[in-house]
Amino acid sequence: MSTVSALAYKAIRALILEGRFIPGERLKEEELTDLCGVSRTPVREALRRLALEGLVVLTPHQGAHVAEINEIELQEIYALRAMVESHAAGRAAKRMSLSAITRLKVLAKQMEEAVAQAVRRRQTKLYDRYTAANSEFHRIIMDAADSPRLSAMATLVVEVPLILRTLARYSESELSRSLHHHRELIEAFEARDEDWASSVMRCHIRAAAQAVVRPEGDSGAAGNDQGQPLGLVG
Amino acid sequence: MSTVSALAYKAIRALILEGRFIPGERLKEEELTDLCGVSRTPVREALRRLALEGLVVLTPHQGAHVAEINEIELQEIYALRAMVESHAAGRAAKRMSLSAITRLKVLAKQMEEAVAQAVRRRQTKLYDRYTAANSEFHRIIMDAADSPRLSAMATLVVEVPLILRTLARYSESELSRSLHHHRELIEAFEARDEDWASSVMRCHIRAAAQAVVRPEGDSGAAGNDQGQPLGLVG
DNA sequence: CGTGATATTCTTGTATACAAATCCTAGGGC
DNA sequence: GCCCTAGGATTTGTATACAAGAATATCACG
Repeated sequence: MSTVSALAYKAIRALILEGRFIPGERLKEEELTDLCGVSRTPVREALRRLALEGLVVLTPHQGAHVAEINEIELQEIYALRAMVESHAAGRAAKRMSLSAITRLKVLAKQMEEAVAQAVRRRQTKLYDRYTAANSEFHRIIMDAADSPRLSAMATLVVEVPLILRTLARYSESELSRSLHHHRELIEAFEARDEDWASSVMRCHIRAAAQAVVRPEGDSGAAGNDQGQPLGLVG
Repeated sequence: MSTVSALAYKAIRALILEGRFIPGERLKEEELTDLCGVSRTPVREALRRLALEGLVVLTPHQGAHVAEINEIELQEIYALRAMVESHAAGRAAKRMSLSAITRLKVLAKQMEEAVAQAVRRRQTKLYDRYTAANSEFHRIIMDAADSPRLSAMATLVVEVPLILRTLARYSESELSRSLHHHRELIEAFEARDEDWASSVMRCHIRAAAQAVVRPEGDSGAAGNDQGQPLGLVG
């Protein structure tokens, strides 16, 4: 993609993921033209691409709308994500470089510290630091899988849930489990054990799905946590 | 997509799948403009879409080329296809309508007859009838899975192998097995057994992968077939 | 006052004109 | 004779103008 068109794509995508446009909202080309500072041509290209990635819905002669997803679709998306990412983890186990594994360890530690800090300060919301580290963690694994088509599949199911901007509510025990999953994944990679890595990733995603779909007030898990649940965007 | 743009998409896609453009070949926008009878704008939209679907490769300021895939990528694609289509079969088992199942039976019978006829006439090439029925068979299952995102994933891995126009060489025993898979799938659907349907589909795709990657002259399987291998496009 | 048809307006879809970048070729220098 | 540079030609990228379809508002009629 050329410069301006790619810029428009990133800009519009960011606007949607930041919540500047809510699900179902109409995206008028001229409006985006003003916001991005480019002409309609690259805006249209960007919208077409976002449509194929599932973030927006195009209706002929009726324009673009931010995709809407209900709870059922969200569950379906998480099932697909478990499928895709566990496959990726399996491939990654055989291919991941030692430096990538080292990076995963750094990120795992960062996430652990972010959680520890949040617990210590009795925060109800995790820092973006956690989210950023978590995103990079998953991206490194997908990159290590070294399959452009698998990556393409991943974008179909990784980004769409973000438009909901749901504050997934992890209980302390769930967060702890998630952190353990990260460590176990790294061990599986070091052991070059495809099946192990794949299985852990599947658990990891399925567990996340549980935290995401739970209604706002529910404190979750077995209910034997003593603290308030910690929020986590994504 | 609007009329003209969608037309251009279908036209270019058809040209690639029919082999009018070989893998690696440059696709000049103006040339496609002439072939499709539309202006550059819809041609460009079509190319962008085909790029996201994996049929063409876009390089900024250097235009579009028909995608090239090597044997390793082909194996990877079939692995992904097994993943996606087996998942679809599992979902379909719980959702497929009785009329869809009836249609599958008709198609299975058509394929059986096509093979029987080819064997009887000692043809080395199966009719398009088989290919058409097989495509519809798989499409019905994907539709029954009722997941737009899963369908999107499928297009990423179902169509790309077709650009190679490889004449997959099925031996008679392999064809027989394939036909049995179809029957077994239908039984699994009637039993509403997710896991069974999923497993059969995985076998079905993995077996197909073996037939596709085998070099031209090899007659394949255990070598205990008496006839010439039958060709099958796709 | 409500309903329906029609006209206007707005938005998207398509074509074309212009700008920028790449590729190819020709010419000169080493 | 070969390589490097510079210019032109070709092609892609972007902007804008025009066409067509959809939504809305207005007005007439029941």
